[in-house]
Amino acid sequence: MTTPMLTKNQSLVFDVLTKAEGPLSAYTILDKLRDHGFRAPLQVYRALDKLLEYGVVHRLESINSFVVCAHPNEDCHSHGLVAFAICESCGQVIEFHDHEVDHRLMDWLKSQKFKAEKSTIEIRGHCAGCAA
Amino acid sequence: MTTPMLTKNQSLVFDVLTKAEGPLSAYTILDKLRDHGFRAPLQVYRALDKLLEYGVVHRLESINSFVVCAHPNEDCHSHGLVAFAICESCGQVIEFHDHEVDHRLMDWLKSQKFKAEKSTIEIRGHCAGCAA
DNA sequence: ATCAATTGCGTTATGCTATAACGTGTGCGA
DNA sequence: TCGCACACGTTATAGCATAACGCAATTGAT
Repeated sequence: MTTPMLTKNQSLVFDVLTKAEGPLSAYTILDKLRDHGFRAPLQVYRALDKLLEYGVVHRLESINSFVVCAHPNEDCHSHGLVAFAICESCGQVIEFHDHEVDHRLMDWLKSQKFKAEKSTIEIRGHCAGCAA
Repeated sequence: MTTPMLTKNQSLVFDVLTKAEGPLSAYTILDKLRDHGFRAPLQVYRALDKLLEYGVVHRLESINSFVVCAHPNEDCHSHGLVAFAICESCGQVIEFHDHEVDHRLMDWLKSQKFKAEKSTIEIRGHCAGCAA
């Protein structure tokens, strides 16, 4: 999917996420955008839906938050499964991809005749800096 | 971890989940237990916390639901990462484990000096029966 | 040109998910 | 018997997400 021009709201949400150090919840984004006229959660969620669809933002299911894709120039929908390591101390997220894991999971799913559509791989723990 | 005797509430919640065809949300469990005296969400969540701790129940982050472990006689905490295939049509869940995926992810995390604590691997899509 | 369909937007209201904070009772070991 | 840990019950609240309405702008086919 090629990313179309972002609308005003989409840009605002995307900018907030880009400037953030780590993942943000929808309501945190909302608060950061009140000065720009945002009043309701739906304004955020609608923008996020599109950004997710375009593949420029990821949703972290285990912490109900959103983060910009770490591979700005590629299409995240194309490079298979995405995995995240989420630090529970500092909140930082490391995004990575592994074709082996990818294949292995896909093979298994195929053996079960399961048609995969969306995937979530999230590891929570402590990053190098925080584990000390 | 060996699973201690379950308390009354824990048993009730566990039974409901065991009899269910698929994953249930905490509030669905609550509704099913109103006849048994349950009145508040906390009664469910507290029981679930323990059942999760004992490893006899899994939490599905991507659908905010809970399901009994598919391997009643083993200790789910011991056989590494757990992955789930969740059918978005019928709601059924297939639980599986793969040491290769396991190792691969762990190696990567190790290379990043990331200390993993909890993991979530969930694939949503359509099962063999529903994909038709 | 016009009409219909689509898309984005704003607002209000609501529903679902999860936990905080308080108090009670019970069992058990020091 | 005192203190502690644990399960439990209740009320209240916090946090996450969407339904349903209406309006405006855009597009594109007739």
